[in-house]
Amino acid sequence: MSTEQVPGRGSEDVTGAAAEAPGPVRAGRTSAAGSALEKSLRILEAVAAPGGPHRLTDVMTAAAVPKSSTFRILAALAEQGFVRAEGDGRYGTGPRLHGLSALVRAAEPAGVDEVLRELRRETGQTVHLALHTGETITYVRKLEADQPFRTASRVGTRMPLHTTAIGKSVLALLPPEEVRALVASAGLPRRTPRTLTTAAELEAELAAVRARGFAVDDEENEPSIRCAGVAVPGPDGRPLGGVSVTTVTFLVSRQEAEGYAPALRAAAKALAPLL
Amino acid sequence: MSTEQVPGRGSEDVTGAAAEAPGPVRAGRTSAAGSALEKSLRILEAVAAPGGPHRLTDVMTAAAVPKSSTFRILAALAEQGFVRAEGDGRYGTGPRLHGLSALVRAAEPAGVDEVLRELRRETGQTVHLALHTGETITYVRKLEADQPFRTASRVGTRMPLHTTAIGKSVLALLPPEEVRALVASAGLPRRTPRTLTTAAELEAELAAVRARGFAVDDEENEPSIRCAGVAVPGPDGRPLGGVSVTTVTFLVSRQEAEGYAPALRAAAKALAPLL
DNA sequence: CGATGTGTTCCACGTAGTGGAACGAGGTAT
DNA sequence: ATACCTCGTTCCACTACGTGGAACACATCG
Repeated sequence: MSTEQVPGRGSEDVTGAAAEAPGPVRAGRTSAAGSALEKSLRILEAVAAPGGPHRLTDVMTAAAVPKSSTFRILAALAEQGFVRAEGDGRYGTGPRLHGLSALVRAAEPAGVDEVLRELRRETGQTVHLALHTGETITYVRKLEADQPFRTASRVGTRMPLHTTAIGKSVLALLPPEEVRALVASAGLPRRTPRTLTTAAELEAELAAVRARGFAVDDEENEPSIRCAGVAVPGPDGRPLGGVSVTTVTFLVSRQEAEGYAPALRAAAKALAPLL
Repeated sequence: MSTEQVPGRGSEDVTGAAAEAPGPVRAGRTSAAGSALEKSLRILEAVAAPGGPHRLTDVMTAAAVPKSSTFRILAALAEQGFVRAEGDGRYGTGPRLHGLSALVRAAEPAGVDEVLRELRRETGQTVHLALHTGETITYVRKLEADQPFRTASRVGTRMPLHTTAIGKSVLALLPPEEVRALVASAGLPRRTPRTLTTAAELEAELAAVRARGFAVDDEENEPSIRCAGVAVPGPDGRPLGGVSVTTVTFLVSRQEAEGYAPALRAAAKALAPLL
């Protein structure tokens, strides 16, 4: 292993697109994970990832793209103005990406923050809105609780589906075969001692979620953090994402957290037509 | 010409990437305008453009990409979750794009709004921040004046370089050869009776801009709208974008508008290390 | 009911992207 | 100083991938 190439699986990176098959591409992939576009987009996301300008190697591991390809694509993206090549070998977000971001922001449905503010008012807790993005959810909005308790989450970061309240509420609305496919490709990596790591546990949990109409993450994603979440369905019934209330275990009991369910359901219902 | 293909030049679309040569690609292009990535990115921008979900044809014209290619790329982007294919043939921004946008937003330097707010406080007028994005500038931030006078501009929209105060202040900092190249490829389309439409006029104007250190758009972009703008240079001296103060002609004289120059220069100077 | 528009599918062609390997610079431990 | 990393960058032969013109199906309109 002289010249390092793309690593099999990147340590404990949340982003990890974890290729399941080690060898060359299996024949009939559901959606071959290797077109130029897909690589470029993953790289774009990796560049925009939290934590300042990133080095080539980091981008390459995060995006799971071979080094030379990463380099070439980064150069192309830089030429297009979507990433900025700093003097040293680091890359940051480019002006055209900021422009696109502004564009997207402007296109975002109004009234969303309204609903989230109301939810925070009712609960007094930190409130999250996340979207379902493939094998992960992506936090797109966060309203901090009045209490100065830091919650580590940041807007823009991605989290697994099976460890978060929003993720589980999303999974609960997905057809079982799709859940199985997701589990097969992303696995059920452990994040805390309480993370559900077997398909059986997860299935039982999802049934429970469906039964009571909301999901609870009881220190399954982050120690000392307990969340309650409800999915937001799109017009076709498929879950687009979800809202959640985040609490610290030593301040809010599980019962109290579950008490937020009505407010969460109301928020999700209000958000459905907006998303 | 039965089945319509990509149009030579798209009416009066601001986006227009206007291919100069009508025939097949000229041999030695400075930076060939046709890689898969570039097309995809243009399409992505077109989809995110203001005005709800767009139809395939609109996207294809805005991005200047052949119809079948547009369709294929849109399908790919949709599969990746970057665009959402509505039931009918329309396409909107997808969840993963919103996630990316949130990511970019989070990565955006803090303190920018601070500076812009101060500029608005000093001038009492609508304030814009735009980034230089190729043949256009893209508004990324806008602070409305206290006065309830609607200015049509929207965050995310693009404007020509030669008709706007920010655009001209950017051009003034660009090497002359680059200005000539931009003029050659984008032209100098007229937007109002006062728009500068000849290379000679523009060059003289840019010299004046350089002399006095700020640019003025005197109803050259929009009737009844007068702006003053200053470029924000990057670490290498190249202009990244600019700030401007927007006024209505019947309330603010040209002299008054020019009086905002010191505040604008201060804002630009403060923004330079942040962008 | 033809005419014009749309979104979608097909396919032969060749360009444009691919990724393994080698290179050289900078850094850090030996 | 020397050996050994790891990083960013360049090169190149192979072929997969994207290409865009044309044909198709379905609307809407006059």
